[in-house]
Amino acid sequence: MSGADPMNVAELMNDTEPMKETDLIKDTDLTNMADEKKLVILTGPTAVGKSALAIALAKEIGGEIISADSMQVYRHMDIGSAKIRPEEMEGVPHHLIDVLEPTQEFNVVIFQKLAKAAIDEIRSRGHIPILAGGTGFYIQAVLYDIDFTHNDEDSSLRARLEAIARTQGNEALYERLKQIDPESCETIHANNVKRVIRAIEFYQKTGKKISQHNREQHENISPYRFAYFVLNDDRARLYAKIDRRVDEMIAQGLVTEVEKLKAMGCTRELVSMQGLGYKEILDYLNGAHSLEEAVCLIKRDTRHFAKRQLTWFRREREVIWVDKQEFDYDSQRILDFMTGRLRERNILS
RNA sequence: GGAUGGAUUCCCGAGUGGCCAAAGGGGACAGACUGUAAAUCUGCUGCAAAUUGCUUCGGUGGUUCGAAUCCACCUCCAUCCA
Repeated sequence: MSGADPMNVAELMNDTEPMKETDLIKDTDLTNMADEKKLVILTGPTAVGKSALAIALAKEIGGEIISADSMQVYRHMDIGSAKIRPEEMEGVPHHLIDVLEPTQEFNVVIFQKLAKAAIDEIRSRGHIPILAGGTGFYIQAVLYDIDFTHNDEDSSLRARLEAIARTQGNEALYERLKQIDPESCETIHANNVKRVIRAIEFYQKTGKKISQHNREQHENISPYRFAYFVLNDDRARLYAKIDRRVDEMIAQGLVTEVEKLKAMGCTRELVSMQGLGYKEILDYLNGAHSLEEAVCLIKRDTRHFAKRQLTWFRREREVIWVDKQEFDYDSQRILDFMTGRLRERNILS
């Protein structure tokens, strides 16, 4: 059932080789940063047109693309994840696409590890890495080299905590967190069970409070000389584009794609099957609702997702907004603007 | 032409005399997020200002101290009978 060479995730997880000290820049002398690693980030809400722009940019600056996308890593998930087809890549190398089977787990930690490896590889070729994709959390993890303190997955602990929330209520679980890390309770809502569990789990596993850990990590200085572009468009236009794209996905055979995944044994519990378009079609195939309803849900949820992405990017430091309407939707003008910024930052000479 | 049911804030929908700017849901908008992130969660939604004022519940007019709620007529919609 699985492919010939499914990546061994466990191996990845156990690769705990500590970060080299030289990876950290002391940020003392800006003129002394010739050695600093270059990184271009291109992100934006879903369906704005990141992929095509990333390729154009890569060709212009001699770059290679690292996908920062939580769904395009999976093989057999092409239509619903709006994955770029090989023939569309125009010879630009793409990394972190099609590297996992849908049954495999994926998360920020794995992504960070793979992305860092790809960055080094691209750099060794003398090319510029372009981190392109819509998963803001993943981008942040790489850009600020967030330390995800190693701790074993303990599904029994999670299951236990989940059971408490289920049987005794969210507040009961929340009380436990209050006991060990009251500061976290100020930012985590009691109903956000997933995050309450993670906070408790973090404390159990590391003996540290996650609130403190987060505060420390928030002060990280990026080890990269970077430019963080966020491509954006008028909201109404973006939403219309999303709706249209979902219709296209259906026309291209999204249902068949999900049927195949289902036949492969994919169920809703998998990380991969939580992707937009996949969970809804899976529900449709399981008789939860009609195809028409599924399509409406995908459209709505994708719009919601785009909004959440925008909220995320607004909060990020040092982003360069690229509003398509300000460039009259002229991709050459957008490219010129971007390369100009890259020169300003000495990423491009 | 007749009979009945209905018209509620962006949408669906509750409300049948004061406790109603009006339940609930959806959408829209805003936010959180540091190992599930295309996930998970939160806030807000008539208008303007400190606890207040103003305009809303198809339209007009009435009853009443007081109406989304009662009455009359009108308009539109649905179903049924001609």
